[in-house]
Amino acid sequence: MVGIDEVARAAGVSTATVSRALSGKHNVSDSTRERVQEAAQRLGYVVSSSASSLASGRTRNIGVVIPHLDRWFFSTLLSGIAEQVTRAGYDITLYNVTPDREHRRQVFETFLRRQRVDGVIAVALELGEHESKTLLSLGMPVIAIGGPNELLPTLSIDDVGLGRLATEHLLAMGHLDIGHIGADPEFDIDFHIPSSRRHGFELALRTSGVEPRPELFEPGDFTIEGGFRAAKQLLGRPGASPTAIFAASDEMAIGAMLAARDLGYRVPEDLSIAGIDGHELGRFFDLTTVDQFPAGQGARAAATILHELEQSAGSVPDREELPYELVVRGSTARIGA
Amino acid sequence: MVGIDEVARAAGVSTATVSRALSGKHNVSDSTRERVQEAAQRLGYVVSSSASSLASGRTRNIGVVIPHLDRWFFSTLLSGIAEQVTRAGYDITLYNVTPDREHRRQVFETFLRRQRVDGVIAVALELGEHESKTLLSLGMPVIAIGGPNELLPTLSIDDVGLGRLATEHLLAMGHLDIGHIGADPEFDIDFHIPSSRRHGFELALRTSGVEPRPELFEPGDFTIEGGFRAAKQLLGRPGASPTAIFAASDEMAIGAMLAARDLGYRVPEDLSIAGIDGHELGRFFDLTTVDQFPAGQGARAAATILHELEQSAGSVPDREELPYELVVRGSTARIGA
DNA sequence: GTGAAAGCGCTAACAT
DNA sequence: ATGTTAGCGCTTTCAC
Repeated sequence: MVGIDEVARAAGVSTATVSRALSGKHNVSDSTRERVQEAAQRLGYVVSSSASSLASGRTRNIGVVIPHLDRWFFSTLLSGIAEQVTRAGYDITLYNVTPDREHRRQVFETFLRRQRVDGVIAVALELGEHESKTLLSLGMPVIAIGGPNELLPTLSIDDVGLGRLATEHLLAMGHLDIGHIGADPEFDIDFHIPSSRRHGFELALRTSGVEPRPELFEPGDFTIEGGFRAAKQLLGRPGASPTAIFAASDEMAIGAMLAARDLGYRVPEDLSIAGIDGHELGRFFDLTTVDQFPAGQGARAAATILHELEQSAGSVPDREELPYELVVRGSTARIGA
Repeated sequence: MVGIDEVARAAGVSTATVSRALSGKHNVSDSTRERVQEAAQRLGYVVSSSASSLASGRTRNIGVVIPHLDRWFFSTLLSGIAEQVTRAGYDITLYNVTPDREHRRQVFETFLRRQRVDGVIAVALELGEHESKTLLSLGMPVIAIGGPNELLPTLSIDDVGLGRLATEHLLAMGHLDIGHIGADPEFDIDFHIPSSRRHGFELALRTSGVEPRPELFEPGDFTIEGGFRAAKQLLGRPGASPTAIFAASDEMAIGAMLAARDLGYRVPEDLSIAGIDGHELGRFFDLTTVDQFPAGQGARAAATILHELEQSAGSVPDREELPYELVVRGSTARIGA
């Protein structure tokens, strides 16, 4: 492994100058810089990140704490983060927290504190007070995407608003008997997003003078299969007979579309269906949805963290709201259309 | 940030002993180790990874080079890697290579050479000779998952065999007019897996004395939507009339099922459909597939790398074959059934 | 603009 | 079993 002194020797300068030249500092003459770069290039020199980090205190590495890697929403979001971060020449270190409490504790208490990263993005994690404080005490920029968090700078999405918007769309189409496929209460212990969406749903209904009916709710697990099962329950239940279904995720909405078709419902003639997310399959299934731009969420979080990192000055990031947008496609229509 | 000497002072030992005690070396008495651990715990001490790496030459970090994060196959595989690696107390650093050649070059020439990782897993990358040699010259364990590679230790899957197995299943069901949805030749420039599958398909056909017909092939882009479009083409083409379709991925196979249904075909009565991958949706769509256990591929690669890392001795990993398995479900049946 | 030299916070020989 | 000490390969004052 060729080191900095070899480059220094080759370029006829000191190691200090090599360091400055290569890291783009300004106190280097153009000619020297060129000579150094040429030498480094020729020798195949690349700085050792551990040595550089130890000396400088900066790692050029962002930690991403994420609960799932194999779900569309999360991997899309991660993809958005990766693109930004990479573009800035930073690496990403992944901390995949699982339901295993002990492992999760380790991530917060040990892994993140090893000084391996300059900043942390915590994705869609319901962070307890203790965990939030641990993150804060890291002494580095931290940003949480998702659920509201009193303690941390947050990029949050208005899940109540998301649920309300989808529901208002259905109401505007004349639907009054609207079914909802949402979170299993059990699922919700550690993850409040779904119940916020349900809350938005009920809010919209009540605002229109419609009382939510318990028999029009069915829990699902946020997969296509779960949506399929939930929709069959909902549609099959005597006395329920919704004219529209709002599912708390696009994957469940797609499952619901397939279930409806299976049962002989035409979508949207007999049944309107709307989801939430902006899933890539939504276009294919012609699904009306409220897009929350997951890749954009990741990109934005990354940009924010990177900005703080470059600012050396402790900027004030705080709470920002993420955008969302109703995308009306063919799965919803006026009642009786 | 509390350092090792603070812990040493608190525990009344030298820093060397703290280092040994905390990293589980054997030359420490139980009582000392306990005292050290207690002190570290109490002071909230966590070793600095850069300092530790610089001194020891080990980072406890695995680099994963991967072309997509937001495709099911890749994120599932990554998930498999993450689980193993995390369990062993290693971190993962992600290198998401994009089609951008310049960026890709950077990953190989710079990022991976920064000594940030102890080993590298390269996922489903068609690595050129130069890139392969760069990886080799890193002086650390490297393993490639996917396409065969002459130069690198590889966990490879027999894509020809995969294609043949799926096709043989259809042949065994009595089908002779089998359509194939495979890779766009353009897609294939940098990624030979799909054409290997096609090769297996044609091999199986010829072995059974059936000559492949060009009009029974249609390219697809490995998405549900792409499979849908391809199947419509295939099924609509005058004179083609396949009784079965083999798609080179489950996502395309699912698209094909939806297309078939759309066109009024009953699956499997009028048309059998088989895919490849073992996609999670396969169960839901009752799709016959050749499962290649992507999460298992990741786990196995990770285990191999970790094993080499612990072995200090330069073991001989080399070429290993990954398992695959035909999973017969409801989307295929005997012809005329 | 450039160089000398003092660390950054650990680990690993080598002693004891 | 434990302590002493010399680095690991850089970055960053501080001089010039």
